[in-house]
Amino acid sequence: MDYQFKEIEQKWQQFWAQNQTFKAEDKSSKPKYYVLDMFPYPSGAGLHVGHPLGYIASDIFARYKRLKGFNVLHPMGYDSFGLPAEQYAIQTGQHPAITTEDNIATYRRQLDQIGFSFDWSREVRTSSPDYYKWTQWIFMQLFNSWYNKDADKGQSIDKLVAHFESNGSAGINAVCDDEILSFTASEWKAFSNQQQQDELLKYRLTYLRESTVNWCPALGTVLANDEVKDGFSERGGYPVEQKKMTQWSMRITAYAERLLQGLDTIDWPEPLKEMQRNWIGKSTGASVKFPIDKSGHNAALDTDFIEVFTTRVDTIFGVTFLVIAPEHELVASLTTAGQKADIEAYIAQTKKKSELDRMADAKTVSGAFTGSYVLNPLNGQQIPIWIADYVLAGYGTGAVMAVPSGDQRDFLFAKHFNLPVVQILDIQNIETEADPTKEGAYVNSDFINGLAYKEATATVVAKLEEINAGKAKVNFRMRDAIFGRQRYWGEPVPVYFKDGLPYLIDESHLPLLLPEIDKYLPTETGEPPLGRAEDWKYEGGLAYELSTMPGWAGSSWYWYRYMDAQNDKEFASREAIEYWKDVDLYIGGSEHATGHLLYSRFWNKFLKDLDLVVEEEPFKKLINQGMIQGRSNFVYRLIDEEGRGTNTLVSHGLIKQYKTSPIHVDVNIVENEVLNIEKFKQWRPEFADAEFILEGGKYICGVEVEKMSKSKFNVVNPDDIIGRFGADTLRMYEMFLGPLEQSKPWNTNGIEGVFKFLRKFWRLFHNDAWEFGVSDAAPSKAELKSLHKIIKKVEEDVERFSFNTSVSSFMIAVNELTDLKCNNRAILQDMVIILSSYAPHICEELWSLLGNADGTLSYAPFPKFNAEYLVEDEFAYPISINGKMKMNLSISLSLDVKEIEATVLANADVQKYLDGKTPKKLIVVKGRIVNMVV
RNA sequence: GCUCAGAUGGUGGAACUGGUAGACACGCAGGACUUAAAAUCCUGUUCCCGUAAACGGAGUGCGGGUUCGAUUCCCGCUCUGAGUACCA
Repeated sequence: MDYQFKEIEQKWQQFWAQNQTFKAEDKSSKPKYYVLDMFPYPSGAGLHVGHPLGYIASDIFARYKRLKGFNVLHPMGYDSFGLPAEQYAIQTGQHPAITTEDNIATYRRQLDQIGFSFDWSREVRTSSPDYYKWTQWIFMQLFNSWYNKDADKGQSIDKLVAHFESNGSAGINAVCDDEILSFTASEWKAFSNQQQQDELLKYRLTYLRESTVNWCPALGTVLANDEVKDGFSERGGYPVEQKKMTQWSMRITAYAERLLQGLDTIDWPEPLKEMQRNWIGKSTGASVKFPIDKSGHNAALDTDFIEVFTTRVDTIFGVTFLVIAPEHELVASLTTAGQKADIEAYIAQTKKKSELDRMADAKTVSGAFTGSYVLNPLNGQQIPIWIADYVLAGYGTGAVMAVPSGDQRDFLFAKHFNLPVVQILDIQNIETEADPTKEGAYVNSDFINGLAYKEATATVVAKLEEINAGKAKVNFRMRDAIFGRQRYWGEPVPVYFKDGLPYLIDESHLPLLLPEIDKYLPTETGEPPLGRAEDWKYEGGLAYELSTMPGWAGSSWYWYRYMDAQNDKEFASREAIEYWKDVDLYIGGSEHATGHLLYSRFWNKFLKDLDLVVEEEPFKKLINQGMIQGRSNFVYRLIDEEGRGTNTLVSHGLIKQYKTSPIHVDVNIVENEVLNIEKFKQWRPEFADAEFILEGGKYICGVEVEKMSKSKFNVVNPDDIIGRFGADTLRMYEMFLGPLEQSKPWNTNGIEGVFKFLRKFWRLFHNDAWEFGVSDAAPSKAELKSLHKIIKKVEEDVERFSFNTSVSSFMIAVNELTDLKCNNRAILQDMVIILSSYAPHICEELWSLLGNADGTLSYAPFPKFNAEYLVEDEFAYPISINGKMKMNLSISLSLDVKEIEATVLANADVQKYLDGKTPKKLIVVKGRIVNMVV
C-alpha cells in the first residue's frame, strides 16, 4: 500500500494512549533523564504553528534518550490560571473554569495529533485545586520563613522567634524591611502578640507592604515589573500608572546574590543569562550620608541627612549638587518657602508625563531647586539640593550625588542650571562633556590628592566609615516581587486577617478553594472580585485575603509536581525528588527570561534551603527555541488615474509599471508565492469578479515578514498541515526549517520535499506494486556504509540539538539506499529505529510490518555505530594551487606524506597545471588536502 | 546609547577542531510517461565571459590583517534582529 499517513498516525496515536507507552517509571535501574517543555497557557486561539517547534525538538530528544536506555520523564500540563479566561468571563459571564476546560480540550487534541511522547498520567493544571493546594502550601512556607544572612539561607521563622526570645534583636543579620525595631529579649516577651506579629512580618519571605505598584486601571490589577513594557501592560497594551497600595511581596532580593552566582553553574544561552544579570543589576559602590544643612531654614526636619548610593565614591570631592527624585519623601520638607512654587510646578509637570514621554525626553534637561542644602561629609562644603526626574525613586535611595565632571547627565544638568563643574583628576578633559575616566591622579580632592583610583576609593570609604557617614555597599536593581493581583482567576492566598494583621489558615484547611461569585468584577467599594463571595470567611468570621496570586505562582514549582503528580500528602515525595532531582533539558521561549525563569530559580533555592528539594538550580540545560514569525502575502490592487482602487490586481513582478496598493491575502491560498486564483475569488465576495494582470500565466504574490496575527491573514494552523501531509511531515519540516534557536518566518514552501522523503522511505520497504517485502540477504558494504554514516550523524546532531542537519542527512541516506535498491531487513530495521524519534508514526508502522512486537520500538536499542564500515582505502584529494582547488586525485590512504607528494608530482594532470614550474612549497594534510605554492 | 545575536545562490539553509563553499530541500528550466492534466521519474541550476562543452575569472555584508590555505581566527566599519534603557 502507498504511504497512508492518516490511518497510520491515528492508529499509533491510539495505541500509545491505550498502552501508556510513554509512562515514565518511578523506580528504575536506568539512568534518569528529565526533558521539560514550558507548559502553555491554554488560550482560546489554540495552538499555532510556532508553539510546537520547541515541543517537537524536546520530543525528538526524549524519544532519542529512551532509545539510548534512559528512563525519560517527559510530561506536559497547563498553566491554566490567567487573564484571558477571566476577561472572557467578564464579557460573557461564563465561568473561567469552563472556558479553561474547553481550551485545554482543544490543546490536548492538537498536541495528540502531533504524536508527542508525553506521559499524560502526570498532567498538571495550575488551576486545579489538587495542584494549587501545593502552591498555597509553598506560600505558607515562605510566610513562615526569613532570610538569615549569616547562614546565607532561608530558615524557619521559629528560629528567629527563638533568637528574639533569648537574645532580642541583637545579633540578627537578616534580609528585612528598613524600619525594624531594636529590642531586648525581655522587651520582646513583653510585646503583645499583635506587636510581635507586626515585627515578624518585616522579616518574612512573603510579607505585606505598602509600596508603589504598577497599577493597570483597564485590567483592574497590579502588574509585576516584567509584565510592564514601556509603560503599557504586556498583555493587552493598556496604560499603566504608579499607585501606592498594600500588597503581598516576595523577598526575592534576599536571593539576589545567589541568583546571580548560580548563573555561572548552569548551561543556558549566554544572552538569557545576560538578561538575568541585567535584571538583578548588581553594582558595587558605597552609600554616603550627606548631613542636611539646617542652619538657615526648615529646622523642623526630623531627618538629619540624605543618603545616596554611588559607584564612584572616589569622586566625592567633585560633588557640586545633590539630586533627589521628585517622589522622594523629603521633597516637601526640604522645599523652602521661596522655592515652593517652582518645586510644585515641576512635580505637577513630571506627574503629567507618562513613562514613555520621560524616555523620549531623555535629552532634555529639567529640574528644580528645593532651596535647601546638604554638607559634604568630608569637607563640610555646602551643596544645593535639586529635584529632577532623571533620578528614579525606585533605585538606590532615590537620591544621587551629582559629579558633573565625571557623569554626563550631571554635566548637562550643571551646564543647564549654571552649577559649578569641578575637575577631580589631573588628566580629565571636561571642556565639552563629562569624562568618566578612572585614570590619572586626583586633584581638588583634599586628602586623596595625588592618589590613584583604587587607593583613593579605599581611602574615602575608610574615612566615611570612621566618621560614620557611609560605608561600602552592594546595590541591586532588582526589587522585591509583588505577589498579588486584584483578580478572580488565580490561586487564593491562604491568609486571613485578625486585627489588621495577616495569619495563615491552618494547613488542614488546604486547599483554600476559589469561591463562586456572581460577577467577575471588582466590588462597588473597589475591592477585588473575591470580595463578592458570600459567606466567605475563615472559621466563621475572619476576613480572607481578597487578592489572588499572580500568574507566575503556579509555574514557579511545577516541574516538581510532574515527578509525583498524584501525591495528595506532599507536593512531591522525597523519594521522587531524590530520583528525578532536576530538569536535564528545558526548552522554551526567551520571553520568560526575567519572569518565570527567575522566579522559578528563586523558589527552587528557597525550597532547597528548607531541604525540601535537592538541587540548587532547577534547570541544568536550557534552550530557547526561536520565535516563529509570520510571513504575509500580498496582492496589489491597481489604482486608476483618479486615485481610486479598482478590482484589477497586478502580479508582484509588474507592480513597478503600475500604480498599486498592497492588500494582505490569506497565506493559506498561496503556494510558493503563486496565488490560487479560484480560491482567491471565493475568499471574499468583493474579489469574486476580480481581474488579474498576470506574469507567465501566474499571479505572483509579494512577501513580507511580520508578526503572526489574524489581521494579517498569515496564521498557519498545524491542524491544516497535518490534514494535508500528516504529523510526521510536520515534525520533520519544523526541524528542517533551520537551527532550533534561530527565529524564522513560518514558510510552507518546501514542505513537500519532506513529505516526498517520507514516501521514499516507505517505498524502500515496498515493491513497485506497493507490496511490503524485505530481503534477508547479508547487507552489502555500501549499504552498511550508508547506515553507519547516518547512525553517527544522528547521534552527533541530536546531542548538540542540531535537528535540521539530521533531517538533511536522513534524506541523503534514503537517497543512497534508493540508488542501491536496498530492501535489506537488517539495514532497514536499524533505519526505522534511528528515524523513529523524528517520524514516530511511520516508523511504528514499518516496525510492525517488519514483524516486531507492537510498541517495542520506543524502547528498542539505538543501533551501535561501527567505524569499520566507514573506513576507506582511497581518498579523492583536492589538489589546490595557491589555495584554489583545481582537481581531485584519488590516492591510497595507506601512503605516507612523502609518497603522496611523489604521486601528486608524478601525475600528468598536475604537471599540466604546474606548467613546467616547480612548486615552491607542497603542503600535504593526510586524508584532507594537497596544496601547492607556485 | 549600551549588551547580545546574526549577515552565505532566486528561497530555507549546510560546511562541527582553519582544509574541495553552496550539502539537503524548495523554486525555476528542460526532458520522459500521458490524448491532456495532476502525480511520478530523469537532467541542469552561485555569478560573469562563451552558441555549447572544455577552459578561464569572480565569489560567503564591506575594508584590512594573520596563514601554504579563512564562511571559520584577529582589527575596523555597515546593516538587520533581539533585549535593555536616565541604574547614580
